[in-house]
Amino acid sequence: MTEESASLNFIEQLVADDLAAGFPSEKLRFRFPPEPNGYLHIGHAASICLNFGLGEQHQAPVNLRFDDTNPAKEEQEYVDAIKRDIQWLGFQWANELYSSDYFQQLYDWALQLIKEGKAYVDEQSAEVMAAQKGTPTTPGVAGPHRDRTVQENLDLFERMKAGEFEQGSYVLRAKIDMASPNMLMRDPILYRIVKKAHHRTGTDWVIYPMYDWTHGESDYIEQISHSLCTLEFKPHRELYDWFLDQIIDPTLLRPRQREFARRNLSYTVMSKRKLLQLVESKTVTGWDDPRMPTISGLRRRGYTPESIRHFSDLSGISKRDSVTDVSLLEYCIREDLNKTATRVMAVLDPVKLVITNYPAGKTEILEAENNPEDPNSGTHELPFSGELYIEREDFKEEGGNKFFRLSLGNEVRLKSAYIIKGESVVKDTNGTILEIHCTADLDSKSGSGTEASTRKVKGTLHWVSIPHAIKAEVREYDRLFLEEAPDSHEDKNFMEFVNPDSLKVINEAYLEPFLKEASVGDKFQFQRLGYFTVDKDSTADKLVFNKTVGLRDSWAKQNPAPAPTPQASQPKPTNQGGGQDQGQRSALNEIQKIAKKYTNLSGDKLEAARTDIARLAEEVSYEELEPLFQTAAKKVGTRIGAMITLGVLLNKGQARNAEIEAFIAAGLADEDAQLVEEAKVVSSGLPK
RNA sequence: UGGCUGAUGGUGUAACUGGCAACACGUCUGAUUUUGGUUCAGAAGAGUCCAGGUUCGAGCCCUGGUCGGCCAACCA
Repeated sequence: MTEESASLNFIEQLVADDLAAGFPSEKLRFRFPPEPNGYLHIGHAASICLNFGLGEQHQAPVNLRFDDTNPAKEEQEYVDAIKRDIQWLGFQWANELYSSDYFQQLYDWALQLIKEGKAYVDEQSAEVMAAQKGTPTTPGVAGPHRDRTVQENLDLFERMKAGEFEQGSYVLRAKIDMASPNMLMRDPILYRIVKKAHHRTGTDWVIYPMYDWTHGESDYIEQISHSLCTLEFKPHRELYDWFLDQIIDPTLLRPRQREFARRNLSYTVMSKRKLLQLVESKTVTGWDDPRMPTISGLRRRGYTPESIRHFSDLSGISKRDSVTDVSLLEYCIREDLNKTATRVMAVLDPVKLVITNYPAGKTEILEAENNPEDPNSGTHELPFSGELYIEREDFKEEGGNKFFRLSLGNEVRLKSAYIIKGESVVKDTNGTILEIHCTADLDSKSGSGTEASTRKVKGTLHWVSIPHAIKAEVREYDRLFLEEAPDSHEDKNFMEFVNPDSLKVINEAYLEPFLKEASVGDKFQFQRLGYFTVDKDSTADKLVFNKTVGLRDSWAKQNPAPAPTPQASQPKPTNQGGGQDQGQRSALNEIQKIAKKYTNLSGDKLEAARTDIARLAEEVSYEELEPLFQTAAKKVGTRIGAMITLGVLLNKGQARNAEIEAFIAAGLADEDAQLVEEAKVVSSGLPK
């Protein structure tokens, strides 16, 4: 994406600043460092687009480095999936690297640390060490092995490496500062013993380096100029720098870590641990289930790389926690597919339509536009007959004048075909409609050029010719969670919010025969319904389609479905995940907020504001209010709010005192008419 | 009783060294339309968490608060 964005995000700005300060652009180098313990998700896309985007902007190399220091969790399958996803997004890495490539170097540096008295072997239990570490508010204390001799440390570490000790029995720790306010500096672990084969180094090693010891040094080895990571690593920066200080050659480039906020999406979860739980609990069918926010899931759902990159672009990069609304993602895929997807017709919930004046047994081939947005997209053949399926919800016996579809006595256009008029219905004993009978204006054929063919009718319906239709399975998806931020509730597990109806399977949908040759990944717009893509579960004799996203539907908005899905959520009760909402703001705080703009209001809004303040004032105590009496004279709104609140308190029996009298007096003497009025009300002691 | 960090319409981001708070999504009108899609025209919605200060002028600077996030894995 080479959008010459008017303003750079703060990371891009930082790189630009470095360049401006004299950093040589040929030394710019970035990296994307996933741990191969799960699939990439839409949150990772932010980091991928950031790093690779920076690489593209500055013609700088971007390495793909697998952070594979924990054989207990990492697997080759994930390595393969990650590479596939990055390439699919359209990025090319300069080098495919692995932290495990650096195990020997890391080991050598560890030896150096030991010799310099900066690392020691500890064999206490994890619990004991944790206890010695203290808490964020209390300093830690030294363990009994902290001052072992270099010789002893060397010997023990050597034996750890040789496999003499059991898994978990010994660790190597850096000797930094057990009293540091930063917990990470309290003698962090460098190496632990893990007796499990590594996906690349096999059984060569039984000691594995920890993240902190590995990451910065790997950046240094690769001469990464800007090491970008998410906010939760901010406290690690001090350690990152400490480790670098121990081994750095000042003639080489020193990597710098910078942090940005991770991206959350509404109505889903975004941590590999939680996604793994969805997979393992069989809540979804796998990492690439179309309901998953993984890159693989989105791809299978029908998203395009362009749409995801555009989404990343629009979402931006910042330093605050946020939850991006899925509607932005949906906008991005609609925008892309609108321009590129071939238009076809499919009926998902069929009802039979018979055209009584169309010759029995006759068939004709019509011409259907492939994409009205693209004049060069051409047309395809579309068979028509006297017996069709239309969507059940496209017919009502009595439509009313806001119903632009088929009803008795009314005309609609059959897309790319004829104008028809509803005549009668055939029902079963339960009243269910079995057939709709109608007549066609046989002169109105689409594109025929006749006067009748250009007549305007109020609606257009999609349809499929029964004798020509092919059957297919269609899978419709809804959001996976019912809550906007499912993992932000302290008292509830995110699994409690799983949407039980996130998948709806239509076993027999009817499609126009043009679709017969569609292959996996092909994308179509089923006219008036949405965008659909061919799923990999399709077989030679049965197509399976995934619904990517529906078309925008202003009709549905006016007609709330009988069982509404949690679509466009109106009220937002809580929003802890975003860190946006200020939680339960105090009543006084609320008053201040309203009062601040009080003088800008008039009419109904002014009345409403006054009422709100008076209502909120019921919950305010005098002790809370008094400080507001000091409000600067020019902040009239706040003083009016305080005055109204004071009036409520006085009516509730608050005794007058010197401060109150002074505040009222000041109000009466003010030049703002509204304030004077409120002050008069209060001073008279009568409620307004 | 700690350290780090953040706060701008419903949502996500902008606002170069202080200078009329902008863009996108979403929402609502209207027009066009053989998709209740697209496109086009327009509207509503924040005075920038609160208070004090500096300044001719503060979302940006200073002080003090409030509220949120992260930090005590032999995970990354």
